[in-house]
Amino acid sequence: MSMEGSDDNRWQSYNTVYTSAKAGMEGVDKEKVQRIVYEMSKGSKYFQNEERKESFIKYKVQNMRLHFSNLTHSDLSHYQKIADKRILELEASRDLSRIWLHVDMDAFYAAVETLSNPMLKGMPMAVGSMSMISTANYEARKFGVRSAMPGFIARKLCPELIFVPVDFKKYTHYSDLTRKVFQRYDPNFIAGSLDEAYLDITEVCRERNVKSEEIAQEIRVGVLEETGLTCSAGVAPNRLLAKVCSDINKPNGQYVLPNDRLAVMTFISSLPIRKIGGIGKVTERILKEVFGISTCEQMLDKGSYLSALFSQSTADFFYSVGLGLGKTDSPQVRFRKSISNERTFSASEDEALLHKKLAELAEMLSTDMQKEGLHGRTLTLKLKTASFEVRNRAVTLQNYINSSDDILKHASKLLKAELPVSVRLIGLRVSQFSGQKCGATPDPTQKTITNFITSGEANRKNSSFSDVTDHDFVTDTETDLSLDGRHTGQLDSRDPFDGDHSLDVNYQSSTLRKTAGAEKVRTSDNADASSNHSGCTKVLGGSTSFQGKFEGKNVNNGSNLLEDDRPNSCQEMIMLWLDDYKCSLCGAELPPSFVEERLEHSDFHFAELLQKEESSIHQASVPIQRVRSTESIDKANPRSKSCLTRRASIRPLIIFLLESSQSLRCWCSINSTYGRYY
DNA sequence: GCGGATCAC
DNA sequence: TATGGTGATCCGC
Repeated sequence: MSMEGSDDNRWQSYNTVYTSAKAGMEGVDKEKVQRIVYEMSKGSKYFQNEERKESFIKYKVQNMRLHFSNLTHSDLSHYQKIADKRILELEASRDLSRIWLHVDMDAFYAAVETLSNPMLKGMPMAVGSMSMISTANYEARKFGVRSAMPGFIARKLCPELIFVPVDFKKYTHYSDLTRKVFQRYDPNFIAGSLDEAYLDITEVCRERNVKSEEIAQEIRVGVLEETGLTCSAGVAPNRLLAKVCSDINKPNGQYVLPNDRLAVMTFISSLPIRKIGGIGKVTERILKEVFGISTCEQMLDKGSYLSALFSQSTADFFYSVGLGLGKTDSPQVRFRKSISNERTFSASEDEALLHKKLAELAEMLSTDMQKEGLHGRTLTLKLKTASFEVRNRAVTLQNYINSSDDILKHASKLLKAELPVSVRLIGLRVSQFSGQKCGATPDPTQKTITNFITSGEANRKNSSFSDVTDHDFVTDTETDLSLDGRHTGQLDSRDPFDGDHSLDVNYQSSTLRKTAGAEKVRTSDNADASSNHSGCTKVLGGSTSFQGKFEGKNVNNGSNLLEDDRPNSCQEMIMLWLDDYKCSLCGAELPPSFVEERLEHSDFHFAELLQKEESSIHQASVPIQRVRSTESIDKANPRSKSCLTRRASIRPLIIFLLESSQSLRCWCSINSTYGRYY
């Protein structure tokens, strides 16, 4: 398995989102698209950042694989029981009493533009700019052009491509027209973005005694008559499935999934997980590469592994996907939780210029807030550096603010602390609004059976309400407050099928930390690497010897490890980064710049070794035990001044591993804790 | 409360 | 030449 391809096939590993399946792109030569995207991108700052992110995802996958393969039979039977129980409970919550319809306009922006300029009909066209495309029509999609793709690449794919600038006023107008139609069928319909909506058509079907299929047809005809635009519809027992269904016969088509359990299970069984809202590029990769999961059905097959490696809420989400469950309630109220604006410009480190940009943003934000009468007390500054790294810096104030002066005053402080820095984007966000009491009691009538059944500890959250109705949130931006999935606010977050279930693995500590401190660490690491011409970089000096494991003998006597201050065991660990890139022990790939991640990786092997030693010494099984906190363990073992000077908190981990079980989950939770301590 | 990451459109 | 903007959520600090 070669780690790096030659220049000829490097493009294969440049994973962009542009090649994932989308309606109208079935006949596209994906390979050609990917090659061109790679050629146009390679060497750029953006590309380098993508590579950095890619390496990190690779690392995460490798790390999870390690955890995966370390699960013992006893672990697995334990987690299998948990999984079985949860799946049964979720199955019991299945609600087949509602009929949901999801409407999705076909290539909305592009269709509207064609409506106002019929000359465009039949020609490949994209709405957007050379920097970014919002929507492409179906003629353009044949060339591989699609939304979120920069225009200059799209033009390479399709030299004839016509560009039309975005015009949100126009789209909002047409969106309003469609919503008048939706209103007739469900006055409480849920408006997603400008071009999407969910309708509960249960009552209409019942009152008029017609099939959902006919209602869907009627709505689509109504939209066409009202706007001249086509749309697609999906009908299913819940919103999650309805959304999937609206994509099936796109464009200008519809698909009905009956309210029947067997039909749902059959439908879901072969469905690729990427079709599910909330499972994006990264989650798809992890599930595929770590667990071999690519269809929804496999979520249930691998239940024990999912329980072992993910948080309960995330595992629940995965199970619900496997069961074809989704939300069926109609939330009546929503409220905004934050308001923001951000602008991209040519990268600069000119302090005066940056301050000017900041002042403009503060002015705009203040205007927006005053329009809605909002006052907030948390201000977040967002920076994207010239190398595309994103930083957020926040401050929470005593008072609620919304004047541009107040915003600018505090934003300036946040910015000053980051200087000097070359940035290409500045953003400002205000949250924690006044008049929105956190912890308000939710409306009990909103509590669905699912909520009731699953409102266990892990799902309990504060809910807050405002008296803003759905439609008050329609703005003239591209994305309204979406009600789809994660965007439903806290009301829905009590539902386990909701929320952002992306990658909240238990050891999420392995995150990129690009703080000033980390930069310094990296600098010194680079210095080390440059002084080492062998092509290998040794890591984790100042840790316990790791050599024994690979020579088939124990390094330490596990039983006296606790008592031993081990002043002499601080030998350099024999772990190499082959070609300064690949772990010599497990093959995990991690570039030199990932200083902290490398250290953490080394620690993992270290702990793994201890674990193995321990299990060979103490064969007896020990009950699984949760660690309360590193602090409590520290207190329990005040004397252990180990030589692990790099981070003091690895000690509790070792103690824990020696004292208790080989429970992977416990190890994960500690790993995520100590990983942050430096 | 803060910061990073992920996701959707 | 050149890779967006807005909003939300989760998790572990």
